[in-house]
Amino acid sequence: MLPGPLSGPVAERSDAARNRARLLAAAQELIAECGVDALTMDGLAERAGVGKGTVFRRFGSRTGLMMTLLSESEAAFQARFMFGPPPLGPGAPGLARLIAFGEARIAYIMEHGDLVRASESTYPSRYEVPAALLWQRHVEFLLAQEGMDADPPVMAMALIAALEPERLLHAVQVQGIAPERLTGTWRELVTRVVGGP
Amino acid sequence: MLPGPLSGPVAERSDAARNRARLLAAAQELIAECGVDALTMDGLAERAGVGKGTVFRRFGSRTGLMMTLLSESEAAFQARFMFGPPPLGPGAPGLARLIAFGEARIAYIMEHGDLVRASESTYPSRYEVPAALLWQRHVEFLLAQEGMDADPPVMAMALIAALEPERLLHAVQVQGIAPERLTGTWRELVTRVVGGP
DNA sequence: GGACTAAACGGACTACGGTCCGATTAATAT
DNA sequence: ATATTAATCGGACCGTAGTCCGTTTAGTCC
Repeated sequence: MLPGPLSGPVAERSDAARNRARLLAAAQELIAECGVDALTMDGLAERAGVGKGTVFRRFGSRTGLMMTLLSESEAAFQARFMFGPPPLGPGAPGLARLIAFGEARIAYIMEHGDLVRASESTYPSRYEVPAALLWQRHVEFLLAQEGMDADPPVMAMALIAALEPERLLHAVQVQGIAPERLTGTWRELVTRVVGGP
Repeated sequence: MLPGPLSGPVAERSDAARNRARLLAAAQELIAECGVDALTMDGLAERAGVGKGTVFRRFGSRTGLMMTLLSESEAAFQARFMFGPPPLGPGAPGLARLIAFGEARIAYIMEHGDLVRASESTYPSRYEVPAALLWQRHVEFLLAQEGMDADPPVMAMALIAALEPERLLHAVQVQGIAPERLTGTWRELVTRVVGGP
């Protein structure tokens, strides 16, 4: 017994752990050198000195790799709006939390840039990843708390659409729009939606 | 002179016109038989009896092919909100036109389904295709007309995000949300945004 | 009709994400 | 130490979008 830290249903084999570490390190190096978009799965396997099959067993897909690279930041973000201090976390009014949620999300997207974009899965699973479902429920809950009368699920979907990484990054990186304008518009948007007639 | 209808800078060679017609017919057949997602460029070339290079010279990319298949419908949609009768076309108040625009767009997406999804180009050109720029300017104009005080460009972007085909089709096809709920939420959204504080 | 030219043709080729399966090896039991 | 087993490994393989370039051909001019 006790083959190591008794985490999860079964322990990870030592070679698997070694290769996972190698792959993550190689991925971060490649991204630092050439950017996220230039990272290919073949190139990663070669750089890490493992076979291509190993890369895909570990991460499932290119998207899965990117999600893994972001998983700690993503978990921290989730923790902040679920359990952290107000106004992002519980304790503040719904509107304030909605505003803070959008601001935090925009900051997160700007901070991680192309990596967030590359971590978006392709249709149709894009809207079914746990993180997306969590945001949906969170915004829906805050809308209901603010007395949103009509169709909170669909309204939450519409609001979250305004926070799509691809669109926001295009606005900032290509159109040259300052991130403050994005947060300002988000504040305006949710304020009018919850405070409207 | 007069090698045919003097349209455009230079006439199209007869074999080119013949192959384009063959390709479009074959594409529609394949889509009718197996669905949009099952259409491959190799399969299309074979079905049409032309080389693969010809397919790509004609349409540039798979996305370009899909856009071509939609071009007539798309042009009709644009004509309706730019020159057609109110409330979609000019003559109605800005808010009424905004509501009508979203309703028409949602109906268009539902009508053409997966074809719209497949006609979306990949980042970053997705937000730079002429149609997308036109919608952006249109919504921006209507917002300004309604006296939107703060940052119409970014607010227009946020509203248009709520009309993304991929998201709406997922809501309807996968989540089973009725299209009427989408149009109702759009109406609610834009009404509150332009009528807000 | 024949020569000329620019455009169109077509299929071999590349790049990349993702799959498969026989070979390998780490952990465990004896 | 050895046998056993189940997970892991690795690279050949596949499908598809997109590119390249030598060959063909439609249209034009004499």
